[in-house]
Amino acid sequence: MTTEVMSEDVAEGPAKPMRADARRNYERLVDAARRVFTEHGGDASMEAIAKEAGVGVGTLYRHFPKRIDVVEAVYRNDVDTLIDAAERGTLDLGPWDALASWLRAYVDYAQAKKVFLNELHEAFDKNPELKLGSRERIWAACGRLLVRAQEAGEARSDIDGEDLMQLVSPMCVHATLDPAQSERLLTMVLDGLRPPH
Amino acid sequence: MTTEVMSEDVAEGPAKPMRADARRNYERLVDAARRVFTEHGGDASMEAIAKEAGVGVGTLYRHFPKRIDVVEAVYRNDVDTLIDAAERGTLDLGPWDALASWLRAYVDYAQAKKVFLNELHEAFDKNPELKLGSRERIWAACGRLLVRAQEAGEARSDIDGEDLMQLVSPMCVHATLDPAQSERLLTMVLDGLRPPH
Amino acid sequence: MTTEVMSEDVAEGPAKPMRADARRNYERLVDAARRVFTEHGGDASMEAIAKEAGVGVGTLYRHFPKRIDVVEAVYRNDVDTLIDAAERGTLDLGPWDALASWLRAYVDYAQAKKVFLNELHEAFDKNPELKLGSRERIWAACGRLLVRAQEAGEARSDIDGEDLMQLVSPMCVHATLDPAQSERLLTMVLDGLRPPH
Amino acid sequence: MTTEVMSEDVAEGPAKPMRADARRNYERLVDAARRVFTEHGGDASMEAIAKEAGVGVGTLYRHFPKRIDVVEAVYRNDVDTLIDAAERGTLDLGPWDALASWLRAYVDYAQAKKVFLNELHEAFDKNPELKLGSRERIWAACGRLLVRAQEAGEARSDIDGEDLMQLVSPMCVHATLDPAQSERLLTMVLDGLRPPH
DNA sequence: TATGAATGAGTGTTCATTCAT
DNA sequence: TATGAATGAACACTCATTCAT
Repeated sequence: MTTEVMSEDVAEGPAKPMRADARRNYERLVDAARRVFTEHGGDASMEAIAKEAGVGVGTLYRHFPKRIDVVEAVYRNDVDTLIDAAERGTLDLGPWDALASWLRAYVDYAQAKKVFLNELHEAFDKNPELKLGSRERIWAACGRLLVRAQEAGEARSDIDGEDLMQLVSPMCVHATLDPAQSERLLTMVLDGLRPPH
Repeated sequence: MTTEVMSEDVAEGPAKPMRADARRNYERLVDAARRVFTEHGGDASMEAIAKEAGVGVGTLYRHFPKRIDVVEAVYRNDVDTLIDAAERGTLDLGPWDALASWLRAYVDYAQAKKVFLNELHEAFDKNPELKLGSRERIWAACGRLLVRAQEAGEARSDIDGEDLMQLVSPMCVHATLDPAQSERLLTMVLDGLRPPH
Repeated sequence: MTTEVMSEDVAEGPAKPMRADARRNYERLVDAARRVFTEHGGDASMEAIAKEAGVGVGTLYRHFPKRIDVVEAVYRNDVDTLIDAAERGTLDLGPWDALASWLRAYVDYAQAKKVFLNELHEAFDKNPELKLGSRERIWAACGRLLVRAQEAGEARSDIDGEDLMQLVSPMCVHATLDPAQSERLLTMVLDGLRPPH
Repeated sequence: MTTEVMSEDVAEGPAKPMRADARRNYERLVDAARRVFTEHGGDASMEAIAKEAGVGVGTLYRHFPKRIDVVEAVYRNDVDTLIDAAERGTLDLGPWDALASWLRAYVDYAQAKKVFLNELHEAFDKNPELKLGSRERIWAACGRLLVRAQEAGEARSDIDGEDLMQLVSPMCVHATLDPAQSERLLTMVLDGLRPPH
């Protein structure tokens, strides 16, 4: 499990484990923010987010001193979820299905990012590690799934996780991508990924 | 020439062809807006745009009653310029060079769009024709250049304009694209576009 | 007449003379701000000032981009008024009366300053000229009135304007000064200022 | 010893003399508040004060239900310290030195008041006794020291404690007083206080 | 009892839009 | 007609105060 509330505390230490109500609100806020961003765009107001979470703005600000911190938290949480999905897939599914279903999850993740791209760039500028680290984690997760499929003889071997991501990622960022189309494209990619013959 | 100031008047008719000074102001405003968007992002203020154009806000509002209209005008103007470039290329360059140079222009156009993607989506929502019509015009322009190159035997024939655009367009939207990288990718695409042998 | 709306434009030049309505509002705002500061203290809100002036906050901000600029404008205006009073007194009153009445005006001015002392210090920090320049102008005005009285043989000669200000000014800043008391003290000072015999 | 924690309980009675740890916290809070006011101005936040004292805001509010109560406590404590200094001086120093050193302490006290003058006025408004009572206590302390010096023949006799305070106090409130200058002025006052011849 | 999380009214400030000049 | 002054809703953010833990 990678999902770790306040995962930005890289060097964890004792760090007094958030009070129960605070943690509940933290999660509630991240979820609310994602919903509001999705619904009203990445420039939604702090008030709107707090209201969606059913708390006062003050609470929102206690957890996220600056607006950009909310964006970062939503993004981190999305990435965590994606990585978790890869690990859960490894446990529950066969090598090929795990890879295929994770790629679908990735497409959703990438689509979700688009609604607050502007804000995300700001967050990246402020904290370059966020971008680099996340990309690396995602590529690694993809790599693990791919290698597993390759070792099972279910995926062609002349490609690695980074190549695959370089192919799928830009495809997702395409502004005018509807779900049906992305599914068609993904299917094509998956077909191409089968070992020859 | 496709450039048509105030081209949103779909049903053209006589439509009084705008006084010379008014037209000059209109163009000045669109150019200023593009500059300001590029420099300060898609959420630049109306004041900033008016100041850049050297006029009062009032004048800006005479031409564009709502902020979103400025965004739309800049976008339309970008598209017009792109279409014009295709037509000019047909006159001045050989079939292959015209295609290649237009694709480079397309990359620039696509990059420029990114700074006001949010605003553009709004404009698309408000006026779906804008999106569809522009896409169609661009695909058509691409198609004409491609067919011409194919008929001259300078491009492979198993691809059409829409395919080519579907390939190049997502590539451009990719967030982390620097000019050198986009040039490398474009070169690769152009190589792949040559007829086999 | 020293009172000059927007007197901070030291190098005047043509500088396009404020539109009539704008100038009216400028003066209205400075007066309103003084009233509100007097009534509610130096930390009164911008909304309160705008409302007192009968305009929207936006208007207040057009004239004074930062809160501190309001404080500065009120102060500059107070100083201007004080200097004007000195000049008017010279025209209308005998040497001694002019001096005495101006000192009374000074006491009022100093008392008025006290309600926004904190804010004024901020303004001084930001713009040291404000403090130095104002002090100099006041001392000079005092000096002119004193010299005139001395030349008329109505004031003792072993004191100059700066001395007099150094005496009266701290007296005024005293936190717990009520009008009656300040009048008693000022009378004492004036008595001491008469030429011996 | 005049220092009386929670001295606002004018009618003392039994009044349960506060548990040792509570009293320790109380003092800690007052000291912290003074430090924070000095450092960050009289409008420092309650959070800042609590943090400086190393306690939670809750604790701060247990002792001081309203923000203004903190201001009042700091002020009362300052006055108490000043009165104590007078009494300690009487025990440890000769009549003249006790007076001189206490006046220096008074200057420090007065300077300290300036950082939260606004807040203090509020406290005075809410509780006029605070102002009057404190002034009286200070004048009395000054009077006792002065009388002792006069009886020892070390100070002129045509002046009383109130006169002396009326002279020194305004001098201190003067906004632009640096320590060196205040020392010069105080020296002058002390010289003038020596008996003639 | 001490803590610090939650609250929400209030602040300074911005900016799309309207309207007097 | 062009100008830029006026408007006020909206925003990010703060902080005194209350209340669950």
